[in-house]
Amino acid sequence: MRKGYLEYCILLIINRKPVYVSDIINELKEARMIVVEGTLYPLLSRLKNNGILSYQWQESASGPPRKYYELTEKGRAFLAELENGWEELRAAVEHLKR
Amino acid sequence: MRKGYLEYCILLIINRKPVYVSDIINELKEARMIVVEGTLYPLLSRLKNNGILSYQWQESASGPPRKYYELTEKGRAFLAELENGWEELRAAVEHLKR
DNA sequence: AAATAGTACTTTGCAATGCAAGGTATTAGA
DNA sequence: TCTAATACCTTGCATTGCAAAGTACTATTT
Repeated sequence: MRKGYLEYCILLIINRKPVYVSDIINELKEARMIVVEGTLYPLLSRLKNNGILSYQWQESASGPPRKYYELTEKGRAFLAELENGWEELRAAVEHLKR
Repeated sequence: MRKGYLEYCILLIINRKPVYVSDIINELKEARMIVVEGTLYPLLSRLKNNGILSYQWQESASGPPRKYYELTEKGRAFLAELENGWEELRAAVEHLKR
């Protein structure tokens, strides 16, 4: 399945509360989107380097420490843009379908 | 901005009636999607080579002849698949937004 | 009829996205 | 101390979309 707008979906998830990669994959799975690690890590790194995300290391009771990501100020603004883009695409498809 | 699902939008347009590239660009413009020739021609060629589309040359009153594209049987089946994919993505985004 | 302008189709090269596959490092538990 | 599990990271590839430049045909103007 073609994902497109994966970035948007991931930011929607992170926007709710800080999460690490496994959390993200599980939430996507609940929404019936299958995404793998090899897709997420580079994407998260890119967003972090662009100042959209920040992270904090956090201990785990059952394994190595985890990177918990959250949105920066800039990230919330960027999410709002993606929201617009999504609505525009949705409107376009609606328009073309009738 | 990344469009994703551009292929879907284009097949929606061609499904209504045979069109050539300029028609497609205009209809997309009406739906507020800006797409250029350099994107469309390779996409249409690919779809034609995959048996999704066929075309017929048609004279023009005001210039060189045009390639009018239409969906094949296989193309209509493929469009139905894309329809599913789109609905799945829409459902996923809905799910993640609440 | 020759030159010009306009329309239509095509190709090439690049950047971004997503995936598969394989690799490294830390921790818990036997 | 060794093994299994968890977590993070990297490399190489296929696909998608765009910019830019190029080719070919038609109509119009001179």
